[in-house]
Amino acid sequence: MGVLNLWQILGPVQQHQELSELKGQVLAVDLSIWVCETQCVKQMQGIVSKPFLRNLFFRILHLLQLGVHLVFVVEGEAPDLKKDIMCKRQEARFHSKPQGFKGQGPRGSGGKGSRRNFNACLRECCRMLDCLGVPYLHSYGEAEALCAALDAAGLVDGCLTNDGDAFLYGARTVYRNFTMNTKDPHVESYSMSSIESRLGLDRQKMVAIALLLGCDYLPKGVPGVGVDKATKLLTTLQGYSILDRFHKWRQMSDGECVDPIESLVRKKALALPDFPQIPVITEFLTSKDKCPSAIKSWSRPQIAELQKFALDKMEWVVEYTLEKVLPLVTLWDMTFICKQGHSSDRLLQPLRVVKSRTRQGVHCYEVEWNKPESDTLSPQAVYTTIETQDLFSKCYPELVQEFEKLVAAKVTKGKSRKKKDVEHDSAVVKSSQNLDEDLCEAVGNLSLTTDTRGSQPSRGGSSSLGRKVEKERIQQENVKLLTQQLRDTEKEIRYSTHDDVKLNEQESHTASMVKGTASQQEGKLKVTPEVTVDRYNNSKIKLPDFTSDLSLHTRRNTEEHNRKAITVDMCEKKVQGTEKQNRVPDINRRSEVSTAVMISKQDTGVTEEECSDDEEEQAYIPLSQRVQINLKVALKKKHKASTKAKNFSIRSENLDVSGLCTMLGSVKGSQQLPTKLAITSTQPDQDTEGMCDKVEAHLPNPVTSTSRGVSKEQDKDKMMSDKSCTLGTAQKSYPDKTLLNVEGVEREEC
DNA sequence: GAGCCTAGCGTCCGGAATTC
DNA sequence: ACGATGGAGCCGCTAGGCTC
DNA sequence: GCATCCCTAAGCTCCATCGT
DNA sequence: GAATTCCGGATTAGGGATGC
Repeated sequence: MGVLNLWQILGPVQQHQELSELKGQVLAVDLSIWVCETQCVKQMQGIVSKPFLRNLFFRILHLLQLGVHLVFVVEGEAPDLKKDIMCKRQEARFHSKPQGFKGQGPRGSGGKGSRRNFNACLRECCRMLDCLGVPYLHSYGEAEALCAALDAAGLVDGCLTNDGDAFLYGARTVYRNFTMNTKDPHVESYSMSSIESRLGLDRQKMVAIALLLGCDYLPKGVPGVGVDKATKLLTTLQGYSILDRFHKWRQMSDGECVDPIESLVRKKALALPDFPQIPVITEFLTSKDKCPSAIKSWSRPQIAELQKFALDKMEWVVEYTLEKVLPLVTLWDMTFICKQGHSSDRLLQPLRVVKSRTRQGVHCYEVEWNKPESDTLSPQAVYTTIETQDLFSKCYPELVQEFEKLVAAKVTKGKSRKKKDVEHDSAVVKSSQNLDEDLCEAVGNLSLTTDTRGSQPSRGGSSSLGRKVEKERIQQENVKLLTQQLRDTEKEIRYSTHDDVKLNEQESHTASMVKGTASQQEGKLKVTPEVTVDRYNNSKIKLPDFTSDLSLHTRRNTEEHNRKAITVDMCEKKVQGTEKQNRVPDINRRSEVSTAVMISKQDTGVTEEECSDDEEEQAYIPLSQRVQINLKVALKKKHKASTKAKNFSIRSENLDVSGLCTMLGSVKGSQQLPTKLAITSTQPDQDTEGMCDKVEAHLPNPVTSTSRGVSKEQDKDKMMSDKSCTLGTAQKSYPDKTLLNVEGVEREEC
């Protein structure tokens, strides 16, 4: 229970702290609190034989894996002052326990019977701690008193207890309401320094609060004095030694009170014959525990012992126990290697890295370990665990190297096959190399460009402000430059299209339209590195008959690569806890790596040449995500008189220049010019208005395109002008209007 | 309270809400 | 023989219901 | 056979199959 | 006020059903 309403008073200084933030800290844990907490869970009562052991095990497992060092404190004999309240508490603790519960004492007996059972629970916990190698101490009296003493002595960084008494016993930091809830694993933390600075309360004042409001030793406190009166009194008596003042109250006259509130509380307090209760004050301010000179460190978990214990007490099969404890053992072993700088025979020996994995954004390895000969219980031939790459690489660099080599060999194998093709292809010539260079340049540009959506600059300290501003300036200039280049390119393509290609009326109807030229979003930076091959006659890329007079414009949006790097970056920062303002980016939101391809008609005398792959390795940008570019080509088919749209899908693994050429090559059989050519990508068009105008100028029908970022009202207006919505959307909103096809093909009236 | 098991999702974008 | 394609299996994460 | 409408999915990787 | 997260809506392609 602790001090009545103390947590309410301390509420303003409460801090919500994720468990991961406790990494590296040494915490003194009040074991009794955890045991009591679990015993009260109704769902387990009568079903689970030793719920406290189960939860204790998982809590320890979790905290140790987070890198939190633990020392448990087991309570000893309760102070005489507390006997009464303890009887009541024990009664409440075991009151609702149904029959059949193994740890149940004589119901309603209170006192010794329940206490004995509780102590038995604590002893079982200690056995488990022994198996896990986690240190523990026995306190003389209250566990929180020893926790506080350890904290005060600087042997631990905080006390993990729900009991506010810890502060009265001298604790500097208290963590309470520990939860491993998957959605929000956290503790609430309170530090004495913020209590002193923000609330003006010190240890003595908190003892005073205990006397006034009530605590374990004085359940009722001073009748008629609540939180309000108590805090007002403390404010009034700011500057006085509050406990001394309480002592003086009996000798003082009412007129000596500094304030009516003091007078009121004094009257009520003096109604109690023993106020201020000296034994209570002494209990809080005088430590009976003797602190050790140092805290024992975590020892290596004993697998076999734990397996036996878990089987005996919790009925866990040995395989299950092993599976649970193994990560702890490997963690201990690797920590040992890091500390000592060498391995040892008694540690587990890793066999190999199976694969790399990602767990909660942390890069890991799946590792196979040699099963020690001593393990005669587990049926499996090897142990398998998931280890963080960071730690494992430090301890076993040679195995990591071996693994990386294997991975690299796999990649090379794939590449070499590609390279072989290139060598085989005698038509690899200059323009392809030009393209390679362009691609390389584009890749190089990535470091200077950014997508603010995925990587909004952090609010770093003032030292990074200048760099940040400068970086933004460069980014903005990049945007301007690249946008201008893009526009110029677009202009060039468009003009060449209409100048050089003779189309009949039908063909004009279905002339090329290109979507997906987004490059800038108002108010936000969005830079897309681009590679252009704008003169086919300089290129050696093979295009099929109908595309023989096309120029090729390729842009790659590799923001995904940037974003991944940023995500890792941010995660690291978060772990370090240096950038509290920086939240981890939404790692679930995966951006699409997209490639926009623009093809326009251009007058060239093209000879047929084989399309080539990129010789330079860098020119081949493997894209890890599937992207579909749909090349819709309506062409007069060889065997069919009618026109038909044909979709070509390119998957990311093939998404290089070669792949594109092959794709185009797949319609090589066609002898006819296409009547319609439209290439779309998933890249949204942010500047559709201008494009629509340009295309529309050459088409009899208005062209629709997609526009984002407009309000519904604006959208309606746009719909009315058939310019900025998709057909489907517009149809839904205006079923009675005549609408035109998105791609310039006339549609029936709806 | 915490873990286990199973099933299901996996596009992007913009604006509102939240947090700092 | 090689590349494109489709599909099965897997991965990482989340949520909900159930179990320990 | 083709156009239209409506509904749904939207991850990656490896491998077998098929077509060229 | 800026950064970040969340959620609803939009987009696109593709497949199936339906009708002409």
